[in-house]
This record gives sequence, C-alpha cells and structure tokens, in this order.
Amino acid sequence: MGRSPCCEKIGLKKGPWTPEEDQKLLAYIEEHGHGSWRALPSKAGLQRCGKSCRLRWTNYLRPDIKRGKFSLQEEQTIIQLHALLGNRWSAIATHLPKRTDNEIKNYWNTHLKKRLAKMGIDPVTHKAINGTLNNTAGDKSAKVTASLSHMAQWESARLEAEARLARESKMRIAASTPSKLHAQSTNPPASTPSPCFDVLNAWQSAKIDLESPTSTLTFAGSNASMLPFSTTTALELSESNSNVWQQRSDELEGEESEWKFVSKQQLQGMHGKETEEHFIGCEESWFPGTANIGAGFTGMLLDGSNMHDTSECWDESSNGQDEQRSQVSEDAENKNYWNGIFSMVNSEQPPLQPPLL
DNA sequence: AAAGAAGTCAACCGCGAAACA
DNA sequence: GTGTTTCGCGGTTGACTTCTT
Repeated sequence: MGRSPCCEKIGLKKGPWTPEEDQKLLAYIEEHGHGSWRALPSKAGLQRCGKSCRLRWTNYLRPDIKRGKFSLQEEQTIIQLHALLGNRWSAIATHLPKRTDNEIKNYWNTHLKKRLAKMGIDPVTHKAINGTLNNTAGDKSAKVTASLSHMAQWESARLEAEARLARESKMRIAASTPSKLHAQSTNPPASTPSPCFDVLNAWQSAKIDLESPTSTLTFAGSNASMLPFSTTTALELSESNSNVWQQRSDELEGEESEWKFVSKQQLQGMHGKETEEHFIGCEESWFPGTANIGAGFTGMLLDGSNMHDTSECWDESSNGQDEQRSQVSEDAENKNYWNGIFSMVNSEQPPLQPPLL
C-alpha cells in the first residue's frame, strides 16, 4: 500500500525554512492555490517535498493563523475539549480560532499537561491522580461517567461528521473558485453556515435518527441549543451557571497561571465570610463571563489531597465538609465538569471556520 | 561568565484513510 | 476488487532559546 515516495527523493531540502522559500511558497499559493501538494514544489521552484510545503503552509504561512500566547479562554477550551476528545488535535483545533493542531498539540505538551499534573489531575483521564474523587463518589459517579463517556463518543462522531462536511464544502468552494486561496481565507463568506449547522442540516435533511441506541438524547430543532449534547437536555444545569471560577493567575507577572474552580455551593458550605476573606487574600480573583465553562475541576481542586501547591490560599479546614455533602457535591461537580465541556462545544458562539486545507 | 539543564516549537516521520486508476 | 497515489493526522525529534547553578 502506498506510502508517498515524495520525501524519499534525494536532494530535497529539509530543516528550517528560509524567508526566500517562504516567499516562493506564499507567492505560488496566492497565485495558483494548492491543488496538488505533490506537484507544488517543482512548480513553485522549491527543493522541498510536498509534505513539507503543506506543513509549512498549514502551520505557519497560512494567513488566518493567530500566533502568540494562548488566552485563558483558549486554554480552557483546549483542556475541556481534550477531556472530551483526547489527543484529537485537529478536532480540537476546529474549535479554536486561528490555531493550528500542531500549535495546540505543542502547547498541550509543553504547558497544559504539566500544569494539570502539577495540580494533581491526570492529563490523560482528567481525573484526580489518586482517584479519591471517584472512589468516594461511588456507583453514582460511575454511572454518570459511563453515560458521559457515551455522550463523548457521540460528540466525537459529530466532530468527525463536521470535518467531513467542512472538507466537502471546501471542495465545492474550490471547484467554483479554483485559485486565489488567499482571498478565501482572509475573507470567508459571511453567510457560510457553521460546521455545526452543516451537520445539523445534513442529519436532519437525511432524516437520520440521531437518538442514541442507549441514551435518551434526542436531536430536535435547528439551533445550536438543540445539538445532541445540548446542555439543557443532557444534564441538569441549574447549578453550573452558579459556579464561580476562580483563577489564581500570575499572568500579570508573566508567569504561568494556576486555576481553581469553586462552586458557589461549596463556597457557602465552607466558612462563609472567613473563606471569602481568604479568597480576597489570594493574589487575584477572576470571574469570567462563561463561568460554567471549566467548572468541573471543582472536586479535584477542592479535594485536599489534590491541592498540593495550589493550596496556599486555602485554609486546610475549608475541606472539612461532612461526608454526605461532599459526596453529593462531588457528584454534581462531576456533572459540572462535563457540562462545562458540552456547553462549550455546543455554545451558541459560532464555531470556527474549518481550517483551510 | 560559563556550562549544563530545562523548556519551546518548527519540522519530520510513519501510519491510516480516502481518492483515484 | 485491487493496487497506487495523495493527503492529513498524531507522535516524536532536535535545534534553538532561556533558565539555573
């Protein structure tokens, strides 16, 4: 079965790209588009394999790429989508404006993974490393986890369908406007429906029964709030919006930030005023508009055994909730965690344009 | 100031899937 | 139906930079 022989040719340049090469590649793609990566290098006068050209274009030269530091919201998005999708960087990238899968992957490996591990969260499973959370939550938690895992599979399938439709849509556009790719990418058609809606429409027009064989989730209506994992149908969300997401951020000092997610319930369950004062004593509190996003780490981060070095601002006694309440709140927090993910994925905010390749 | 360690990120590699002949 | 080509993805590498001692 065919492996591309293009990179095995002797004499092709490897390694870092020079500005001259970049210029050649850019000029060629702006003029002709990139119909075939294999044929492109020779046509563009480059001593590179097509694969290398494609990579350079997708990860660096594409005009719709945002470079520089990841925002806090982007970090949250990555973490939560990673919890849902795993190492599917291209799928994650479709939800992050102007970021490439390679960049996201690098950022995860160099920053986020370490940070989660430092906070006592397994970056692979997104659970507390010592497992106390799930052990104490017991069977109920296991059931929630199982059903959410099922939902994750559906979301995964949805993303794949999105990607496929995006590709098809792109091919149609390419067919109607054979070149000038640059113009396409810098000025995407305003009326282009989002991939989510493409999927919705496709599924609905095909009258596909989207009901999961084992779940009660249904798929009715035509707006984003009715996506398969609509937060209003998936789980009870009343509490998720009341979450307070506190971040202890050192960003202003140019250092890595650390987060804490704290549910209001738990805040009230703690030492009231004393706790609030303690909060104020922390370097900085931050309450983003999308407080429900990212609420789910609450349990892990409030679990005393997992506080580690993020706990300086916390009174040890603030973990002294009685067992019953702790069990209930852990269960709820587990839900909140996934609710955060689903609400983000299904957010009314239009998803990004699919990457232009 | 120098050397080694650690971090970062662009680029490469190999695989699987889709498209094509 | 089968083989070949092309593309895209995720894992990994290694050059370069920054930090620490």
